[in-house]
Amino acid sequence: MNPVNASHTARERARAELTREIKEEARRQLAVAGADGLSLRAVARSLGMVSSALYRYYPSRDDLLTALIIDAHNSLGDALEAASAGSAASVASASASRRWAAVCHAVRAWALANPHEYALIYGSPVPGYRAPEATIGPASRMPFAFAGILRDAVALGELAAVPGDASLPVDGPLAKQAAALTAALAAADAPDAPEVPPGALIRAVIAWTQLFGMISFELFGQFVGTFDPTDDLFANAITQMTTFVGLR
Amino acid sequence: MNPVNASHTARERARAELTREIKEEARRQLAVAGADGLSLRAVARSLGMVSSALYRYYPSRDDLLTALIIDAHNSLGDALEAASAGSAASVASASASRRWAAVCHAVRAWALANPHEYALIYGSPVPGYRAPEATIGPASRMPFAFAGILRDAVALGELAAVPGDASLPVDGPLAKQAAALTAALAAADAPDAPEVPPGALIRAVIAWTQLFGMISFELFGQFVGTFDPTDDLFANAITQMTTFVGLR
DNA sequence: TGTACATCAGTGAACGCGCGTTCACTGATGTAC
DNA sequence: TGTACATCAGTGAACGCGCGTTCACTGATGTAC
Repeated sequence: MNPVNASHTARERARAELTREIKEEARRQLAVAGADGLSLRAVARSLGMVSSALYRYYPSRDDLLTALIIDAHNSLGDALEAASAGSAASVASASASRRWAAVCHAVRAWALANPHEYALIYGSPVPGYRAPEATIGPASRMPFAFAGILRDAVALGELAAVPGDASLPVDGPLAKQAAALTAALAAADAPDAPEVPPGALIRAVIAWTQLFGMISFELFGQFVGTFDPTDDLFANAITQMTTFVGLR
Repeated sequence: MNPVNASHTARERARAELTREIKEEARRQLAVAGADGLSLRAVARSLGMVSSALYRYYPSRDDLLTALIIDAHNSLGDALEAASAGSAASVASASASRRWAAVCHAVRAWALANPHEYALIYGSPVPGYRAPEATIGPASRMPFAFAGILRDAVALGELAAVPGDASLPVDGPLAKQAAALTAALAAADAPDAPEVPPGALIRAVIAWTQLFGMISFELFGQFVGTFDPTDDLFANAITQMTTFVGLR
């Protein structure tokens, strides 16, 4: 009834829809040409528009790319948060190790389902493109998904003290970096959460980079002809690395 | 004195030199524009030539790219073989763990010194470019450098039996893949070498993907603002993963 | 409810640019007698 | 050693293509009275 809402329903609704369609078409083109082959003209062509019309929706090619990057981070973030919460809910009070493994599998599943978006955010940087500030928040959702599990594990006593911790000099620069990072995490997220021991945090980073290294090798073709299919290798690696982190 | 040699000294020498200079200039341009921004015209311009002249040296843009890829693989291969042999020579009969760690550090050092070549061979694939057969040999030098250390470790009894091995079903598909891979390695390289146990091979693959995941995160900017500088993190991760593999 | 005006989406032409590749050519270098 | 011929490197113009972005415009949708 409100005329402002009516406007929202007609013109603004069409605008929202086209904005979405442009992104969708752009996403499709990522698959063909890669991130820096993304072309406004090609997107417009596929949509039956003239290229200059896109400037009503995105002020430049790079802004469209930024929108795709933010969407990709959020899509991954959604998937991981669902996996983390889902595994906690389905099994009554799931162990931290179960949640960690579930999130690892969710990263891989998302990457296999969205390989070009994965390459967009975790592949080699697009030359000449500088990610704006607005991507930082969405990009941090992935590491936070892992950090949250780690934090909960500490709170619930599900993080084993691992002998390797002794090998980390308490006052060494690495332990200080790790301590600063846990402090920053706590400040951003849960001020009264228990601190994750530096050694455990570092092992988590190792496990985390292992996961992404393995996914990149799979997607970018380094495993061709060896571990193909790669499902069993992933399952085994995720299990071993979860143990490595010290989760139980 | 031989006129054929004279020809080799004059025209063919100039040709060899220009072939090299073209590659060098192309490598420089990788840094600016990335792999699929590599432009024959830009290379020619920098060399003070006309673009069509490059066709005397490379039949197409993709052939130039292939040459760069092969060079990158060989450059890395050289560095790793030197690290593997060098660490064995410098310390009298260096342990397998020392050699493994040395090669890991060499991969990172090479990647930091040659970030664009690293991105070329381990970053997201160039859309529309299909690597020809000729790259397979040079590309396999890196995995072979790791595999050789593993093989030697088995021969010298420097590979610990790790409890994790028990978690690998002997007749499961993963163990079979691993067995096929060790057999292939042996066939290609050293027919009478002892077989690497499947469990150890898989742990090695995990450590190996961890290393590359970490390097990619460092080069592609995922660590910015956290573990910066990254030297200590690397040293710690390499030590822990060498232990993880079971080398001593 | 009806009309005058403002807003906005989309058009089409144009600017200026860069690209890979082909082709007929000139002139220098090398070869054979 | 000298000359006639063959080989090859590099030139410059051209073909046909695609790109991002700007700009004056038309016509439809929304707003205010």
